[in-house]
Amino acid sequence: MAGGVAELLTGRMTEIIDAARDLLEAGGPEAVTMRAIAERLGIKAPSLYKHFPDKEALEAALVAAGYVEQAEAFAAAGRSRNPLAALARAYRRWAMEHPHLYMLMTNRPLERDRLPDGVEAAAAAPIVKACGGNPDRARAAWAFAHGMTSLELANRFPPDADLDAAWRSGIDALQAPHATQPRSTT
Amino acid sequence: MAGGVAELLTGRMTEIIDAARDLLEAGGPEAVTMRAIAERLGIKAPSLYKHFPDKEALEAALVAAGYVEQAEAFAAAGRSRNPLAALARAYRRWAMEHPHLYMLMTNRPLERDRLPDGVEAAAAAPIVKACGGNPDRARAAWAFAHGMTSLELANRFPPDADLDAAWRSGIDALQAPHATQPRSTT
DNA sequence: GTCTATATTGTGATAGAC
DNA sequence: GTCTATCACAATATAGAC
Repeated sequence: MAGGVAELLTGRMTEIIDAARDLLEAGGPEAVTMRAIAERLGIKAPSLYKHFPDKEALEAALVAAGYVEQAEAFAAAGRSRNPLAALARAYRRWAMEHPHLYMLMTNRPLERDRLPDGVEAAAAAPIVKACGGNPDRARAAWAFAHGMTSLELANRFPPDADLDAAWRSGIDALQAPHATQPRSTT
Repeated sequence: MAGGVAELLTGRMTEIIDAARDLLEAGGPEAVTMRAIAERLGIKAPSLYKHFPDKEALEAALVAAGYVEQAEAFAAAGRSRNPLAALARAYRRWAMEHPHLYMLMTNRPLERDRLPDGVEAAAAAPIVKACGGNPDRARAAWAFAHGMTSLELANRFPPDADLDAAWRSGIDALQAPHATQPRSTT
């Protein structure tokens, strides 16, 4: 997809996306129906098709908006004094504030064609930088953050687990100085 | 849920679960309909309700079977010479062999009531042991493995990413000797 | 334990008037 | 850009015969 995202959306389109987003966070993915979106805007479902060709396009715009927003939050955290810890906090916080959108963004295959150019790289850049430019370590750190977040949202940790301590443990390990090409015994 | 799982299932029930599982892996969650399950067994959909009260119960049994199987794979890996690396391999492999079931097991809130007793603990035990008994580090390692797996299954890594290297990087960091947590003086 | 027949509900989407 | 009216379809689930 070429260009940014804001200049491609009419005001009505952003209203529709916002309505879909409210429904998503309030009632999960199955609450996001064309009827419900329309009702929330005080119109009828068929009118939505004047703004989006189909539901898939609407969902893609929803996910894209999430990525843009997330990238902004990460960029701010990346300018902190302890970038990796700040990024971890920002990552977790953003997901907890938009749990269903986070799940929608991460749990299904990413359709890169429908994402504005550069957004994916913009979200990743602060993490790579915080990992000293090592892309493998950056992916490991990203996976750790996503794993913690995803398992927390899915209620997979036991009720008495100290998640703050688990986050600290992982961050401590991942930001420890590491050799250039460590080989693990396979 | 009390007791194991096998002794609670009639032969016909396991046939139904197997059919559901085949459909799941072949076509994703939306391919698992009562009609499709029945058709695969050569019967009609309403007959399924003689074996399971509703679709939710059938899905719960499907997920439970996955956990039992996963726990067995992890137990075997935990007996290896390098348990953490072996567990990582076993974790990734199991998920890649049953991607949709893995997603079904991890991406929705876990209903512990419908899971056989001890299965969750059985799957976790080898990881805790491989982390020297530190539960925070074990949760971090689990989150890392789940994050890598989930992001890979969702096609979220760039096409040129070296995932083996990312796995190594994370495992190396997480199994490095770590100081006692700042808060615990024991 | 399986069948036929059907109820009920909900979905995305289109046609065409205004 | 919105409406009314409607299509086409698929889903879970139940009733009752055999």
